[in-house]
Amino acid sequence: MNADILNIGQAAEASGISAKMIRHYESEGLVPPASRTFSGYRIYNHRDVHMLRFIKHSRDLGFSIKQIGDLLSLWRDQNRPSSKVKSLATEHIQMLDRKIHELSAMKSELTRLVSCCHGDTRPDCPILDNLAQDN
Amino acid sequence: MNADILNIGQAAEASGISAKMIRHYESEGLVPPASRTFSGYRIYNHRDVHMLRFIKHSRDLGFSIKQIGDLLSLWRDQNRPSSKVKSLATEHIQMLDRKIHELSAMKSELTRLVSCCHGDTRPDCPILDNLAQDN
DNA sequence: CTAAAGTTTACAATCATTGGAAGGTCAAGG
DNA sequence: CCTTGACCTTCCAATGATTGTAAACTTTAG
Repeated sequence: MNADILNIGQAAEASGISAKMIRHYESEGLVPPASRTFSGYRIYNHRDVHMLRFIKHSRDLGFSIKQIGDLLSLWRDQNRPSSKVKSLATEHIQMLDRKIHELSAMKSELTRLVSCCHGDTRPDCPILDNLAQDN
Repeated sequence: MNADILNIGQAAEASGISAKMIRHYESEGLVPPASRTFSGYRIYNHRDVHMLRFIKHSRDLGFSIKQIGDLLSLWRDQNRPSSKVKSLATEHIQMLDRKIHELSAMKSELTRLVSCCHGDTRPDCPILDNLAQDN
């Protein structure tokens, strides 16, 4: 009926965030407490869903809950300096970069080891030898 | 004195794994229960430390505790086929690869957004606009 | 009226690691 | 002998994001 009055399941569907997580974000204070029906069901409107989608998109970019809290504040603040948003995002890029480099280092060492291993029925294995190495 | 009888702090120092984690690994069954002094202190020998270093090196390559359990079993099994080690490692490489691609996708989208943002005192911000976008 | 599906809360599990508290032990030095 | 500090012991809790479960209630459709 009224497309602007949703329960938590519909809000979850519309935002891409599970009902479970919507409740969790509320309990953590990331989103304000939803209003309730007489019987206690949470209800959401178009604006709420819009905020949830903002959160979803931010999560998809790897921002932490705390960072998303900051992003939401900036989003709401009509007088924000865009420099604050930019520096927050830049910091996050650096964190992503650190992680990418960590994982890439693991991958390349492991790839090297794997390429040395025959991978047959015999027990000799350069991978295990390397792991067991005292270096 | 006897360099082959270490308490947990010395074993931690020698292996690079914190005392806290050594106890944790023992309680999880990753490493067998350490023998104890009369007063209850855990004691470790050269072989134990060697195993701990194996674990440390495996963790540094990003293997999960469960995977390390499997690697330890293979390490101990003199009749292992090296193919088992290789496939375990290969699976892990694929997982690393997935994560790297995920993070890289985040990074490149975010980098694009950041490059669009003036980052000055004005509130206009393509980063927030994108996050708030309904797409 | 009833059954199914959705909602509520609260608590637990995941994964690896760290922190803290409360108490026991060991070595060095006065 | 006694104290001090540095170690060790166990147990419980927190981190971060998410999922699962259980018991009880509400809504919806037949």
